[in-house]
Amino acid sequence: MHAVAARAGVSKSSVSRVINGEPTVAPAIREIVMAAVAELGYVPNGAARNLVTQRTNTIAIIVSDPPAGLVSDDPMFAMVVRAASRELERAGKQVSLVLAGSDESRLRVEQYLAAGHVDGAILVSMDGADPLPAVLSRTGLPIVSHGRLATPGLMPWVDNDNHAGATQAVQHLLDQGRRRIATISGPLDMTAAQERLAAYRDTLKDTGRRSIIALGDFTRISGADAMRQLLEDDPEVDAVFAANDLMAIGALRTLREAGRRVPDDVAVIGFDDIEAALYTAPALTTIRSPMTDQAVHTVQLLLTLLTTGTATPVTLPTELIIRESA
Amino acid sequence: MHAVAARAGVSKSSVSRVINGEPTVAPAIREIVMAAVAELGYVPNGAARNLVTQRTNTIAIIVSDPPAGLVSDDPMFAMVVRAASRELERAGKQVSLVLAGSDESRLRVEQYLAAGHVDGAILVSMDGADPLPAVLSRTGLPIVSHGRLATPGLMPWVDNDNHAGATQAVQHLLDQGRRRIATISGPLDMTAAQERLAAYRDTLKDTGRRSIIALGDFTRISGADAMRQLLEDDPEVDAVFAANDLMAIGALRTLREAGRRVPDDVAVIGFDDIEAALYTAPALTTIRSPMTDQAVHTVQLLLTLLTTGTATPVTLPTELIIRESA
DNA sequence: CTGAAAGCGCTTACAG
DNA sequence: CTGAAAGCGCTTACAG
Repeated sequence: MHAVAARAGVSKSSVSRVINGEPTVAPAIREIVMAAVAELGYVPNGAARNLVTQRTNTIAIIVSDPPAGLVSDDPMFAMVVRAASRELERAGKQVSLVLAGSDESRLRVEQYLAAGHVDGAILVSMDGADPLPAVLSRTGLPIVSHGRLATPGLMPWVDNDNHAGATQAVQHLLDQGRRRIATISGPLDMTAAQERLAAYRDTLKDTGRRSIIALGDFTRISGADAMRQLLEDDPEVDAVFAANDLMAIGALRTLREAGRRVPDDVAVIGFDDIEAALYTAPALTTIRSPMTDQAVHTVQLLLTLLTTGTATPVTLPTELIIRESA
Repeated sequence: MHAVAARAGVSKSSVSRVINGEPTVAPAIREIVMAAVAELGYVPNGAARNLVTQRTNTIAIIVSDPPAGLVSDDPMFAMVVRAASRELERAGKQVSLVLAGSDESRLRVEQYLAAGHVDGAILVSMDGADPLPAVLSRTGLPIVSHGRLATPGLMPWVDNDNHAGATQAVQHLLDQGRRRIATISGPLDMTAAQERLAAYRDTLKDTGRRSIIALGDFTRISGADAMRQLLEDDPEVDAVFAANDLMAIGALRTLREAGRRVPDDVAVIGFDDIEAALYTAPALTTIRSPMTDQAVHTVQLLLTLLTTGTATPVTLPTELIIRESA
């Protein structure tokens, strides 16, 4: 910067003003400074800027993923990170990706935010037992959650309407005349899994049917295992609502191995509408949750929070996608 | 920091020394400073540190993804980002995720690196036409590529042995006595696609068979389309080597729709061994590329480059995984 | 082993 | 509209 100022024959103040596009600078000076910047290939030092402005133009995307890597194996993870990155980029923000699974990494994340490395943060897929949201909300930084948190009031969030979506799914199975409708639930410390399971129960209860529940953890393998157990518990089961597509894919494999035809013997419906749902055999009927929209809304919620200091939760609608499996 | 020094009754120099764990500090002073830090909940400001040390402890993961999002829809993307993040975290580095697709974003990335925001960078899935590697290597920062670059000599890289892997795949089809072996290639501006195609050609040539090639872009849908074209071009085709699993999954769908049995009528083999390969019907025979290992090696290559100033390319072996489809 | 001082590279009132 | 000066919050020779 010193070199640029010398080259242009002006003060560093003027160089700074030109670079930051301040209107109060004479066109002649602007020209000569721009020329010097171009010639010298000058790029302002980020750390110095951050220090003096007390802002970093960086947003953290914090993914709470256990060591086993449950979350980040999910295509939802990639979609959310990608969509959020895009949207943040459009807003001129840099993205700092932070994986937080273990206890040490939680402390590390806390320190990272406290050190002022970012202007705000987006929390992705926190389970209800995770202490991170509470800890981070105490930093006073603007933070929003992608997905509703178990503890209310900590921060604004964006989520899809899990209850409505799951209701659509189960209702579709009922409409088909299915008699014994089971569900494969997600991990119950996650609000999405809780809400989808509650909707399943509520919808069945109205028809006098009993609930048939197996527990999964949102992975393919857990869906396959849960389906095996379901078949054992009730060989007459003729429909399954899996709380996400990955588990539905696992369930399809088990049904194939067990010689059950889908949808003839057993109807299967998932949740999320990931791309893979189009490529199963038979193609998966599912509930579309607007993931990309959700990520976009999450970013916008954060930007609102950053500028206005307040923001209210957002719930997005779901849609039933009928394919071959139910 | 000022407050901590005052509280502890020592100079800021001593506070700094304690925080940075320098050995040359009296135990008594260390104690009292630690206490003050704890009481005040002090966390050093990152920007100030970065400014004075000229280091950021941050590594950029730069993903070159066209606006359509080809790369980031691939489960490989998530695996690489996750494995690299983990490894970087273990080394005490922060991760800055940068998506670079368009021309403007390329400029933005260049400026970002030039501004000194990161100590080094990892480039992921660059296609051969991408000018980014050349541009970035001119910054003089330590940069490594995950995947061999089309332009040699720009920077060290880590890749799996694409030629050997593809040879294994085609050889397996030959061993089965397949007569008309086609391939679905990836986009030819990517070195991985080039190498896999070259191996396919080389291996077939030795047996006097002719090549039957359709072009895809590493997505499921392109695999489905390519398979359709292959069937049209040569209805007698009895085996297909898809250059990645996603395209193989697409091909399976087309074959099912066309009423061809796999592997009876047509054998299908993929490349990558993503988790989804275990859940196709029939389960996908494929070549395992050690993705996680590769990411780990990429990070270690960068760390080597950072500390020693030099590093040499790494090639990792592949493995044939036989399942049901071939 | 400790402290006073300089300085990292910017931005921003302030005076002109 | 422009420049000199102060200051952002740290680290690091340097002297003691």
